[in-house]
Amino acid sequence: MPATPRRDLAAMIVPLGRALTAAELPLLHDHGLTMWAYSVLLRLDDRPLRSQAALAEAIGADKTRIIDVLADLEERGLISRTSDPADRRVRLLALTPEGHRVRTAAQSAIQSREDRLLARHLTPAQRTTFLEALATLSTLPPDTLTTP
Amino acid sequence: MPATPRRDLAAMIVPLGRALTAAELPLLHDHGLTMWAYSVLLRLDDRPLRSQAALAEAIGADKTRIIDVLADLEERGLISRTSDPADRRVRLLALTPEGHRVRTAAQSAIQSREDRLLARHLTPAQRTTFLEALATLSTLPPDTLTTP
DNA sequence: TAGATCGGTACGCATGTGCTTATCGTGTGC
DNA sequence: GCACACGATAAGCACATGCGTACCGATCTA
Repeated sequence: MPATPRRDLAAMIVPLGRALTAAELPLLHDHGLTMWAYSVLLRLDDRPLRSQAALAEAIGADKTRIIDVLADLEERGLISRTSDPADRRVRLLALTPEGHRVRTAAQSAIQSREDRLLARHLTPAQRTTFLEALATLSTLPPDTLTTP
Repeated sequence: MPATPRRDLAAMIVPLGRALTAAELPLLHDHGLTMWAYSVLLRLDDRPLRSQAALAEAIGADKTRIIDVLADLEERGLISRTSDPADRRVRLLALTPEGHRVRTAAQSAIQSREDRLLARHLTPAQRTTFLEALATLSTLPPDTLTTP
């Protein structure tokens, strides 16, 4: 039985992810965002969040480390951080209109570039299926990958 | 024009890569390999390499940091490191038969798990197209992504 | 009411990695 | 033949990140 002829999934995906991330960085900085700040804006766009620890967990960050990021975003008026009246220990996190505007602008720039990339190298059918499959795989519960 | 409804490519790919990597780690350790050691074995399988700096660059590692990895692999008989007779400054790097055996065993374990994952969550057609597109994108020259 | 718990914050430690410099043996060009 | 360039190696600095601890204020519970 010959060795499998294809490269490992991770060996293809991880460098691709790195390259895409590297390509994103200048676009983010154009909008005054770091990667962590952008992650925060993306996450809060879905819906406001109760508690910063939940946010950290959702974006895979360290809860003691996003504090500065949140403080900075709040200072710049991109997010609001208010104490929950029901339990004043927790902070309610939400995008401000300005935060929403910045997030949309940054994401448009990024996705435009991505769309151009895909259009240039994949057929429309490939592109559709690829995005479909990617969406499927990237939304699997974490333990699906680690325990089978 | 509404905001694009899909997630960023990088936002899907990077966490997926992380998850796949995390799932690989225990398998690698079963074969006595670290991720860096495995990267080395994979790269050397293609063809032997002249110079360690070239290897480091090929696998995206720091050239001053793979030295210990290579020394360990050599000590365990998985790779050979000989001085090039034509230029004794450079080291010729190659897999030993034992190194090839270990590499094959580790990769089989990893790809079996990957195949099971894909089979479970994608249709055969999706799977084929996905791997095709992934192979295409992951072999693009680096500047294709960073400069368009 | 007192003690336990919880979210947020700050701080220190360890680690992994990149980047720089220095050294040594080897090669090459003047 | 000699100065310089180059590959491999070692050692140090810098930074980002993860992890643990400690503290504070607010809340819950016995």
